[in-house]
Amino acid sequence: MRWSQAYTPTLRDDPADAEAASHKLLVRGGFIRQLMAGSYSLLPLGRRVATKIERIIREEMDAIGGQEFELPVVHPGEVWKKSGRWDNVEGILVKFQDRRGTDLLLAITHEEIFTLLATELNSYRDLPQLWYHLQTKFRDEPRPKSGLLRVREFVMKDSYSFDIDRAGLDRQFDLHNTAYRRIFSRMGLDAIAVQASSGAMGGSESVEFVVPSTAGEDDVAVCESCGYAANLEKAVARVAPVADEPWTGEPERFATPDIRTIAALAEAFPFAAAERQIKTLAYVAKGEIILVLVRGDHELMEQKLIDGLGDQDLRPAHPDEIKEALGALPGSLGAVGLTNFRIIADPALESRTNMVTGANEDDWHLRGVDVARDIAVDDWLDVRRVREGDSCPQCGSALHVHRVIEVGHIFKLGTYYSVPLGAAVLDENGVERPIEMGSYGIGVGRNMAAVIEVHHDDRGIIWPISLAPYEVVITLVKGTEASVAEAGDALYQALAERGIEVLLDDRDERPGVKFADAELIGIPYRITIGPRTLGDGDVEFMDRSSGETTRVPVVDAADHIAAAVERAHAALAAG
RNA sequence: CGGGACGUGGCGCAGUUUGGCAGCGCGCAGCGUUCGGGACGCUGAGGUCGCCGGUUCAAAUCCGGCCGUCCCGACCA
Repeated sequence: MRWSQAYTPTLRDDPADAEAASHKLLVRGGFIRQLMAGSYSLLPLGRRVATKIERIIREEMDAIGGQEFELPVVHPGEVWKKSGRWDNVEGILVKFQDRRGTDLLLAITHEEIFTLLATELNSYRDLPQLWYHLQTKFRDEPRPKSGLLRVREFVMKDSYSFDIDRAGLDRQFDLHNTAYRRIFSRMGLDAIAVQASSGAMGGSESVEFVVPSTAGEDDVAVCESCGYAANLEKAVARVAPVADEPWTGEPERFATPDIRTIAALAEAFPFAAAERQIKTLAYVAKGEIILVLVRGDHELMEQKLIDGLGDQDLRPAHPDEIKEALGALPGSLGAVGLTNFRIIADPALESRTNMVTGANEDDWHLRGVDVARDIAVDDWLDVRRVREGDSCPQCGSALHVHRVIEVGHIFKLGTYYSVPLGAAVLDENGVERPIEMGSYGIGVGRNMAAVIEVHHDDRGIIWPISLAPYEVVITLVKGTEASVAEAGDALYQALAERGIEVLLDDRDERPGVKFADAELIGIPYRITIGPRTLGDGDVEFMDRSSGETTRVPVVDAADHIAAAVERAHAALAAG
């Protein structure tokens, strides 16, 4: 492609409100333009990158036996009513009606429709199956973030596995695990697999693939000794025991005027160090107030509570609800002696004695609380948010907490969808059994952004060769001189014949502009052809990632470049 | 959903407090000088000031409503 004919609208100014590096560079480099909140047009450069991501995904899905489909984006509401998601999925699901008044929706994923197709499977002999497609999803996210990291409309590869039993599902899950590792590796991402919460998808087990980046929105805990890794929504840790001071007798009330926080209480009373306090949180689940107890210096991880209760419908109680139910406002709450509320407690409180907690009367607290004796705990549930430096649950080493971008997620769904939608087959004994399903997703645009977050510098994007919109750019300096133009054309032809994707920068621009643009859009290799070296029969060869420049004789240039491109591809393919 | 900001040529913004000719930078077009790291001069094109209504002799500016976008707190590829 001649650059003079390519549409590459690079910008000099940074886009407004661009806190993510990938967003800034994708916009400035002419890869994407925003249409509305959380919705972006892909420009030619962006489309080329997306195509390459999709190609890698297809190759790796096909390699584990995947078969590509293409399912619609608009679905009948009826099928989603059968699966339950028409009513269960709140907010992000866009529902509407056609002219006949039929309920329709925009797909947020495609479990229902793939499962519907799977109802045509009749025999265990038809299994296993692995089906996938690359298709648009629309999720009406309340707050899309700038850039491709978090949008409302996006293309995702989603695949679905169908097996006769758990063992088959486990096998397909493992196959995806390896395929995903290869996909990320080929895109130049060092993704790590972590245990995750299944959230609203249903199903039993899920693994997230994440890439460390400050632009991310998730946190994971990782143990470098034994390899334990989990999203903080799921992670657990060993909590060191606390030696309690002795206390005999009943809890004792003491006045704590205007003290509303754990920290203030700890500061005011030497016996009320944060780890000796019980933090009492009030939530509303299914319309009922429940109390959640964690150690004073610990934080509640809401998702762990949701998963533990098996109830998506959970929210913090409002102050007026709390006042009415408990007789006090947050800051003076406690669970001592209460039996009319469900009480959930974190195991870090188990068998603790001589604790401090609120007295359910504003400005009063209790000391000398014995958890086992004084609090009627209904359920012990690990709901504590893991912190940097906590002890690994497996080996006891220090856990590290990292901010990450979630680039892929794989779920074991089991029969969550196959049962309500009637996808079942006869087994070898002629007994009908629901199909065991898994679902597996990778977002194309989010991965594009994640790659940039990891691979950029102050000049722009540094694409891995596998994703670069072009592999090589030939920059003509003084392209009006016949010798330069001819050398450029000849090299362009030679590279094209070797199957290399080349952009020939024949624009009538000053060299500085051309260099800056090539670096901004991140083309891995640049050949500079100009009078300065052409007189000696040389061109310059520059590696975008290292910045190294070498002189190469014109006659060897095509071979030299082709070899470098091939080496770069091979290095990524090898992982 | 709760809270906060913004909306003015293609892009980034000033002007709004105190109503009075719609401006700046980048980009764009023409001419000239330049030309190996984002050049310079001259000339020029381009705007229903988000939308609707109100106040006023006069509204980008004041008032009301609506829409949109962004940011901070709970969800996901």
